Amino acid sequence: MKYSLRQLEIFLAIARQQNISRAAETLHMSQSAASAALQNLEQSYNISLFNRVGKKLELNEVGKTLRSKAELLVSHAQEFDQALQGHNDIGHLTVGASFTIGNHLAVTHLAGYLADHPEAQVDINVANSSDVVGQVLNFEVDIGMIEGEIKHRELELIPWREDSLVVFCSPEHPLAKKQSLTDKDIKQARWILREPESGARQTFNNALAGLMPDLDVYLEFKHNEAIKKAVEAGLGIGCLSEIVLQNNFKTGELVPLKLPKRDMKRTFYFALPKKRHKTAAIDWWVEECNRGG
Amino acid sequence: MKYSLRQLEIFLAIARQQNISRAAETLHMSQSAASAALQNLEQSYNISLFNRVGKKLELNEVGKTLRSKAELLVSHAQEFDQALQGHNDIGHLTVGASFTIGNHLAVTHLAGYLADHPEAQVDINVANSSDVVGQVLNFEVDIGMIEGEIKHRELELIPWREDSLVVFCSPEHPLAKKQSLTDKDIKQARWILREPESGARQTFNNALAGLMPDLDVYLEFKHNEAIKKAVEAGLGIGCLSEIVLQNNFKTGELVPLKLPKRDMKRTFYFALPKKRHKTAAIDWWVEECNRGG
DNA sequence: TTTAGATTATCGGTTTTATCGATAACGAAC
DNA sequence: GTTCGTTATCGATAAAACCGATAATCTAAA
Repeated sequence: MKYSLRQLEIFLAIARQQNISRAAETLHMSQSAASAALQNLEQSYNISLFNRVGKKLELNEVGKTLRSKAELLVSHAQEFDQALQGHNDIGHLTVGASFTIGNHLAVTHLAGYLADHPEAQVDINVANSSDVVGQVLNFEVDIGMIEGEIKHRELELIPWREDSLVVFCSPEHPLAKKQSLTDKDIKQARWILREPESGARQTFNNALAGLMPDLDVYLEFKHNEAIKKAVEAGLGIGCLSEIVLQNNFKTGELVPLKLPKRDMKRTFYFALPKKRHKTAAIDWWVEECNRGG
Repeated sequence: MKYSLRQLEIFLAIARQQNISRAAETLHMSQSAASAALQNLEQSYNISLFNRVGKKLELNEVGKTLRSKAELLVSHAQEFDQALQGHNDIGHLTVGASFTIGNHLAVTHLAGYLADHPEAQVDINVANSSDVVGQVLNFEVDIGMIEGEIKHRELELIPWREDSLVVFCSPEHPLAKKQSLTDKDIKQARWILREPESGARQTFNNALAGLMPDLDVYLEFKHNEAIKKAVEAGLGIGCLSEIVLQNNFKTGELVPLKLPKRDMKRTFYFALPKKRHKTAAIDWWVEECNRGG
């Protein structure tokens, strides 16, 4: 065995950052040491892991293959470290979640999770769905929670729960009195929506596929709160997950609108790297999220 | 991560040998270094792995738990080492096999295995079934091939193939002319058998359960060949697996005897440590052995 | 009880390895 | 060409792994 776990950690950090200097920072070591460690690993086995194309460090084919194996091994090694430390598994976890899920669902489940594993340290990293997938594939988070169905060779999607988008407006809005919206209403309304990359917007686009070209998309925001505020101010009508709207409907600040025959259902997924080692913590998290709540 | 793979290797060697000095030998290092490494590991995590009862080093409860995890981890690490070396898996393997299986079946399968994996280095370690189980549980062999059904909490048995024991004598023996043996014949005969610990003998005992007290067990040997020679010389009649006798029946040196209503069937098993990491090599071996042959 | 044999722990010293800071080399962008 | 950001290299230092010798400890036989 001509390598050390330390070398693998360094290799993986470099693979993640695609940059030796920054990798060294995350490991709290000097750049020269990181560089030397990587060279050492490569020389011991007479292989090269990266394409040094000028500035950029990119994993080559060999590197890609070895990286996922190394990630697996280091993950095992860390689990063993925990076993050595007595606590069989404390439950440390890093979750990547899309905006909607992260801010509304993940936080409530976090409470339940921490109740079961008081020692655990959980990071919830909120970003849009496609960034979350990136983090998952780059091993920056242990598990992702996303909205869209994103296909990727290295990604495993586990269906979690159903969700529905709801169209809504302020109580003062002219449409607020209507039982349900006609296609004409839809075309005439001013829409305030999430950005096109978001999961919610993609579901919206699919549901209104035929009408899309005629829609008046008045404003686009990256955050649900901004959309709610804008709609509340009467700037237009919005469409968001029922999850983020429930409270506002209850208090009457906002009112739901019905769109007959438009299916706005979608599925939330867990996203894991294929053949990732499943930590106990990961299992616990999935279990917690599947608990009625 | 306050441990190194090297420390784990040393820990595992010591666990296997129950003796630091001998463990150091197998690792080609000094006794003092091995001792220091173990102490280091224990001190870094403030745990003790062994009961130092005078001379004997015995794994304590913590040690036992950690050992199997460490064995798993090191096994992974070695696989990764192979991946680094380019050959995704050469197929190195250490097989523990009982006498009968090892000398007759394993060697023929070895040929097939090596044909598929020319780079592989395979050790076949022949011992009696219970010793093989010990080796498996002690991680001294990657996979065991045994005859008896041995139960153990940490052992996984995978049925492999059926086998039958056959009673036989020399062509000159008085019984050679009989179509089949009566209970009287069985009691009057001089038996030449394997030792009581052997798988063959245990099957024999079971089959003749009622008659055992009345049997005349004239000679016991640990090796099939010795029994065949003795029977050939007319010293008595024997009972061995059909596998080791086929050739002798063909040439007429020995002749089979029929025992009506006595079931001498048994099953051969693969034996693995439960939750052992299944190397590609292990899978290949099992596959090879299941091939028609 | 003493003693011989075997085993483990400890000590000082040597070699190897990891890491650092400084600096050189390199490529990209202006 | 100059500058900026990045990686490789160099000499030096601190940490560690390891060795041989020796002391301490235990077992079992005399």
